[in-house]
Amino acid sequence: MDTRSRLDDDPSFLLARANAVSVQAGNAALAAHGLRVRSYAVLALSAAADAPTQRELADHLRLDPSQVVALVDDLEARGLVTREPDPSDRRTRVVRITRAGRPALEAAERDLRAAESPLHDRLTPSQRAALPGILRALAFPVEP
Amino acid sequence: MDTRSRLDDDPSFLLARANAVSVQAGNAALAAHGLRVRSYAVLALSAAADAPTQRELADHLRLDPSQVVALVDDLEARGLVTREPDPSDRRTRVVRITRAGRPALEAAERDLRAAESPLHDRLTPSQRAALPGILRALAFPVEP
DNA sequence: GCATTTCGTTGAGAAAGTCAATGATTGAAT
DNA sequence: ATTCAATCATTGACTTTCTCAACGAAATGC
Repeated sequence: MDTRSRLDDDPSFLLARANAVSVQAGNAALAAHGLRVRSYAVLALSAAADAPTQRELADHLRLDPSQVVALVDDLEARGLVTREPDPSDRRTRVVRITRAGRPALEAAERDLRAAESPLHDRLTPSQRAALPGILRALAFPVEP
Repeated sequence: MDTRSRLDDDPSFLLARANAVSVQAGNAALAAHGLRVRSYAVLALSAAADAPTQRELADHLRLDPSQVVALVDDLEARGLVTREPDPSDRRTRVVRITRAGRPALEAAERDLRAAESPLHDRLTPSQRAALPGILRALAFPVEP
């Protein structure tokens, strides 16, 4: 019969396990900054030139809007982001990184990259080059 | 500044989002079989020629042993797998798929593949060929 | 104007992840 | 041989994450 499990050839299973490895390493690296991969992602997106609304954060991170509320609550309470009213649409709240949030983001980013690189070092250069394109196709199935 | 977020170039974020897409599609496809991606993975591994112990399931799926207990409890209650004693080590319990479990696994596998294929169809042939090797390197950082 | 939709928020519950402790059993070290 | 430490499955508690329904405020469509 099959001595090796078919599951080991299933991209979805491999994807899930690779993500579990990545998330665990990421959370460990971010713990020193009081962040997790989720809150880090929100903080990173809020640093964009055109700051996102909570709805845009939810869509981009594939989170429920109620999850974004909790994440922004936490970051706002720590002074890392602000909720700004949008003059053009008073329903929405724009989440923007604060002056204090920037250095926190950069420090977290450094530690995060340091934790990720040993994982990616196991890839060949061509694999490393192909990875982002592949993942983008899988992560955004219907054109963001 | 950067009009496009740096997060969109972060393989870890893309991995997380791609996994979220995959898990959601997988769970939707498996719902008709009363399974989720987790329980499906346990069922699939228990179909191997040499049935795994619960510890081996936990290691392979990167789950806490207590999670495996609950998953096997459920599958066993539904008659899809059995817990067999291992004569060579009476501490361990070997999880083996049952005669009733096999057709259930195969039916679930068909629906799961059908749900995954449209996602993978977005990849070029060379990307599709490269994906398993890349994910294996990321999913098993220290040689399974 | 009026109905419908969207946004953020609250709240509740299911699913998943994490950790400590325990009894039974094994393997190792004398 | 007998103790000692380690392993396995299990239970239980706790946190985090996911999912869904409802609601007030505001925008959009007609």
